[in-house]
Amino acid sequence: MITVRSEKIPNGKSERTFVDIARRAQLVECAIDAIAELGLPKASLAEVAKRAGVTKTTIFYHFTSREELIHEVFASVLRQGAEFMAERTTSGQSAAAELQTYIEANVAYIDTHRKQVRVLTAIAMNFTDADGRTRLPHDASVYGTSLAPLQAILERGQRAGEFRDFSTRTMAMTVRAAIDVIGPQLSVIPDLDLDAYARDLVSLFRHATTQEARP
Amino acid sequence: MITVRSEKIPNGKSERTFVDIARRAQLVECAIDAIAELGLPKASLAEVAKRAGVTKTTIFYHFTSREELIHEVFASVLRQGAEFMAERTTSGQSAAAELQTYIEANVAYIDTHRKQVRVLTAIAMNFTDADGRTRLPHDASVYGTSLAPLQAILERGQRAGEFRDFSTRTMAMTVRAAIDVIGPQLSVIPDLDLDAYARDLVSLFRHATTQEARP
Amino acid sequence: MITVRSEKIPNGKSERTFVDIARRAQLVECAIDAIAELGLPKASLAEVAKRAGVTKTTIFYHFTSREELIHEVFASVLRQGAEFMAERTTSGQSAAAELQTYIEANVAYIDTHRKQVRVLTAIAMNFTDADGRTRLPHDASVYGTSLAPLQAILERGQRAGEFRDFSTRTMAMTVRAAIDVIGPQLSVIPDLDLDAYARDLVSLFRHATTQEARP
Amino acid sequence: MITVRSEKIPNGKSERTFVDIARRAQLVECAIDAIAELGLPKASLAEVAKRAGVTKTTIFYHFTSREELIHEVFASVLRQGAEFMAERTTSGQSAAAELQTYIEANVAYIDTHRKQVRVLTAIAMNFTDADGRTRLPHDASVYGTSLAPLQAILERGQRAGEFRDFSTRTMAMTVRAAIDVIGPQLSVIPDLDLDAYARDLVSLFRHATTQEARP
DNA sequence: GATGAATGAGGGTTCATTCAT
DNA sequence: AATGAATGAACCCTCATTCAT
Repeated sequence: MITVRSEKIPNGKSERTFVDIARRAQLVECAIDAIAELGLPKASLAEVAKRAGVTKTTIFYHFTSREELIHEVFASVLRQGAEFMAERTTSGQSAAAELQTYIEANVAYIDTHRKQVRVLTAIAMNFTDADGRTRLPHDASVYGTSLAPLQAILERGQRAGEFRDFSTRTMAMTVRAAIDVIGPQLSVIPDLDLDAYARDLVSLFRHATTQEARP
Repeated sequence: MITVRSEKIPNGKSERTFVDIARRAQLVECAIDAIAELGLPKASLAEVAKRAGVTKTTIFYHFTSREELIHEVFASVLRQGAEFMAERTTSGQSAAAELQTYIEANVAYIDTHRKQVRVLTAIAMNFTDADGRTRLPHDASVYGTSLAPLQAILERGQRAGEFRDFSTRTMAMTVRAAIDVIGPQLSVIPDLDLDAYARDLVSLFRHATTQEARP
Repeated sequence: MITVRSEKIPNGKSERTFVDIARRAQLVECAIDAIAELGLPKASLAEVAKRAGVTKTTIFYHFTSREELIHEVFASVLRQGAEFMAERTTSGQSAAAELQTYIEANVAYIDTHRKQVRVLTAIAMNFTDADGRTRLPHDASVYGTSLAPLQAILERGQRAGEFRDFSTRTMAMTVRAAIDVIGPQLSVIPDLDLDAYARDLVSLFRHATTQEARP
Repeated sequence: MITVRSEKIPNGKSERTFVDIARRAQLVECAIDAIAELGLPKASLAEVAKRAGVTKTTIFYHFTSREELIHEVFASVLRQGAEFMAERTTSGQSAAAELQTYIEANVAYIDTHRKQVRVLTAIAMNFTDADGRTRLPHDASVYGTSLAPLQAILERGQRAGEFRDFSTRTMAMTVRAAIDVIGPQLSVIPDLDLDAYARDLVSLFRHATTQEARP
């Protein structure tokens, strides 16, 4: 639906130039700032252009439309997020340990990427139509991490006998919700201690997932 | 900043007439529909007016600005939500039972007031500025029920020895998050069984709050 | 396809006001001037608005889009043209006399309505797509007078024995072409004597239509 | 006003290279297609460039402006048209025969060069200003054949006694008009039989030009 | 109590054009 | 001989808002 570039490409090799790539990146970065600060609707092309020290038209040289720019913003943030996560995801642990890692890594991400989180939710919200269906090409679940990997951890824990019996979907949703709520809550409680919060969550979900009766 | 227009009420009478009140209510209702269906940014005054079968200017007779209308929408939905909650909140129970009631009532509200939930989040999102601080007069926490009452339940449970030791704030945030996430998740999983979800949550938080070791 | 008015009309009676009608007429008139002078593509809304001493937005209050304005321009000119013709069309004459009247009336119209003729052709041209098919709601043939009435005259003349045998369609096309060519030719020959031209045409087509051999 | 860029030709050589000439021709050809399909206003440089598999800027290497390109398009089509005509113009005939040839050749041209005809009229229309005066360097009369040669035939016929007495200018205009109208009419009547039309015209103008009374 | 008419600011987008490479 | 990158002007159109009635 969104074709990447309508002009140029006279010869077959439509590789992007260094400068082009740099500009695109810069524009995406400025768009991220604008969206984070003003919200998606007020992040006009004029605003983005101003921040980039560039004319509105220049944006159209690098992106076919505002929508393409925003899609790129979304994809870009998602990409960065995935990298961040990949780095701190360890394997070969117990499910419980893995769940702990998951929670800690995610909270850490939010702590250090508040701008990105704002952007993600802003875009996800505004690209949803009447019946709630998303018009975004990517999984709208924040940080690109849908519930699937989390649910996988939980299921493995259940199979291994580490975890008690519960709905893995509900548990996964709750874990993610407890993480994602940080963004909005930071507005209300600016001095929220995220390290403590992470510790609390780990403990909370250890109790929630494990067998209660122990000899 | 937002004056509730006392000066504009005509011919000296300081009270609003019946018609006036009715029209305001109708306009608010139409605005709710528009926002729920189209999102806040696309819910223009033209759109609201059309739905109300009224001219754009008429809105300005009843509200001083678009912003006031939206504030009223927000307050109105909050008011309704509070009523709903008040009706199904019982007292004189154990903390555990009260927590269960809280969860069930809240999920039920979301289940039966999806439109309102959409409106609330839509407004909350778009009325947040750069540093996340809300520009809304009311507590943005959905349904007007901030964390306070929930936290009160949890503390009572701890004092009564029903609940184990944990951060009541973190627990309260997680409970609310697990509830509030339903709205967004309904977009992704439209056939989500909310009764089951409520049951799962009750169980989940019973495990999370109570002592694990039992004789 | 083009709905007339999207806003207002809260109550059923969507009658236009006096002022509204007047403004619409004025705007149409200014549009006619602009198109005649600058051609359709350069007759921007800004240009029309300037001529009307009004803001661009005002045009949108009276017309839903530029396209609607132009359609109205087209229709308006056509209407005026039809009136003009109706006034000088006599009946109960011989076919030959009627043909003469037709030619004279048409040439007179062009002579006195050069602006309108320019507008008509300008719009007709630019609202034609690749395969030549018109996207206009009305018959694009100038002055709304398609070939039909002309052809009717010619057929009557043939049936009455006044005219010789010929293709009425070709003859009709030629008559109209000889008339319509005046517009373009006026550019090349500004001092073209239209009275003389009309007389010449009448003579030309008398020879072309009537039997050549006479006793 | 429009200099044919002698100064911009690089490295001193005053002649255009082969490649240069070829590209110009190609660009003109693509412009012709674009104008024929989309009309002059929508035949943007971007569009032409795309069709030529070239960048917009390349066009500016070969032409100083869009206007120059279009002038060249116009001239080119005219040139081709003149060649076509030159080939089928015979001499040493009676004026009547020559008129017949003229009509037949012109109709044949239109029949086989509809694209070109579209382009010619499209350009002629849009390059005309307020008072109708053309801003084109060449005679706007289609196919470069102004009325002059046609009028010459008619005058010769009158001098030779073949033709009756009539205004040669009016007659010439009518002949051309009847020919030129084919283009527009083809839009309305796509299955117009041009051979028949040519035959009809020949007959029509034989009657119109010759003495009516014969022994 | 409500409307009709108008507006200024700003939205995204396309255009022909330029300049350095 | 051609392109990549950028631009200013203009495009149509929508917005919330005002003022007289």
